[in-house]
Amino acid sequence: MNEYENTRGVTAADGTTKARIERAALTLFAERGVDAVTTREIAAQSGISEGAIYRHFPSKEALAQTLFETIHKRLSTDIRAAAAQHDNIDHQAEAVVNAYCNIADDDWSLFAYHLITTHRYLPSPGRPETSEEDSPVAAIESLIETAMARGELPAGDVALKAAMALGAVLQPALHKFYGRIPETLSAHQPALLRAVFAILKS
Amino acid sequence: MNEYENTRGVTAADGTTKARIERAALTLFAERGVDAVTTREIAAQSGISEGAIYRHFPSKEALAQTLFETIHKRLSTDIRAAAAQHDNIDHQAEAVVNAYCNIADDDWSLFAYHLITTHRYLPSPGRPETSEEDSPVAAIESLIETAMARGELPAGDVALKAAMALGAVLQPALHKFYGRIPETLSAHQPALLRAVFAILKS
DNA sequence: TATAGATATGTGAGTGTTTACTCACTTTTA
DNA sequence: TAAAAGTGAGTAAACACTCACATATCTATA
Repeated sequence: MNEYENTRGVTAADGTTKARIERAALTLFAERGVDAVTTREIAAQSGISEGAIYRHFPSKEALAQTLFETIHKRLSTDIRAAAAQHDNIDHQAEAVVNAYCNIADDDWSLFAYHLITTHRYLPSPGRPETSEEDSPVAAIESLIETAMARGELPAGDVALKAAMALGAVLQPALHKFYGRIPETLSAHQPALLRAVFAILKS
Repeated sequence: MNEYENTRGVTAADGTTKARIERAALTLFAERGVDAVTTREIAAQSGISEGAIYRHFPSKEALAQTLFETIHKRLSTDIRAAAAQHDNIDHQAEAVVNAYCNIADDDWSLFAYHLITTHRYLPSPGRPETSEEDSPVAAIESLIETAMARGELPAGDVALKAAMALGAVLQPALHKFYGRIPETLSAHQPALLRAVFAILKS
């Protein structure tokens, strides 16, 4: 569809029918939202029949949920991995911002889907799949908290500071989705990083 | 539903059937999303019959769209009005952050609905209703642009800076929606304002 | 290695349910 | 007394999901 699309699978390996279903669903969901996309369209886009979807997923909703959990966990994992390579908040913040930019650039559909559907799948208490520990926000909060403990950041409301810093990155991404910002996210990495630093230290 | 709810109408005046339909729809849409809410539920919640909805709105979709345009314009108007009372970016930023906090606290459903449905109704090219001029983002961008021209802010990408500043406010609001932040938005006004200043000057 | 069954995967017309919207009728307001 | 507002059972269309059948891919045994 656009220059950011790649052909990799999402939960499954490359080339398999399951992977093609996931990729087709992801692309369509990211463009138009889960509810506006029919199972027929997903089948058509992935070049398989409608029934085949149900050999791999119990329902359209389960497919949408699986996709969300995949990107949610990937973001969380990438953030933790990026941060783990450094021991001070400045380098950690840089690594995390880079991780977000990289995922967004590498697979825009995946990232856009996360951006657009978080409010649908995140506030679901009692579902163990998407646990607090796997959440990108929890990862960021934990970085900020320990940085405060080390005295690298002024004391303050950790949850709020995490939200503000995250917003400074995700809102530009959303504006890219709306067509207000044309370039890749990475193109703005320096400005994003400056903003995140400024928030953390404010 | 919660302590932030008020009983005012949205586009119509208080008490009328139209206003009650709008308020019921808004509350339900904000909680569960437009697609998950049925016209039967809207009717039940507003205490009128299903058919009555169609005396006031041509379709459920038009109702949802009207609600979006209402809050979108209200935000835009409030922002412009707040900023117009000041002539430097510091006071303007403070007034705008206050405007956001006030709307969120005064009518959380309205604000949450905007937060949750922007990606559905904003990227619709060719619809004259929601013009660029009525957009909150355009208002903020114009403030930043003139502040840069006055030399109050360092030169930079206006659209990006607007997005980052907006994100520092809206992401905390989203996290409030997710239940991660319990207090009102206003309770965090000082921290939000500090973050916005820091971003603008970064 | 060839053959036979077994299992997994794919097909697409068909089905049942959900739900936005209509309409003939009643009640209220101007 | 005409128009506007309200009612709720009924309708038609959309769509997620099923199922009987087809085909491809394993697994085992002689």
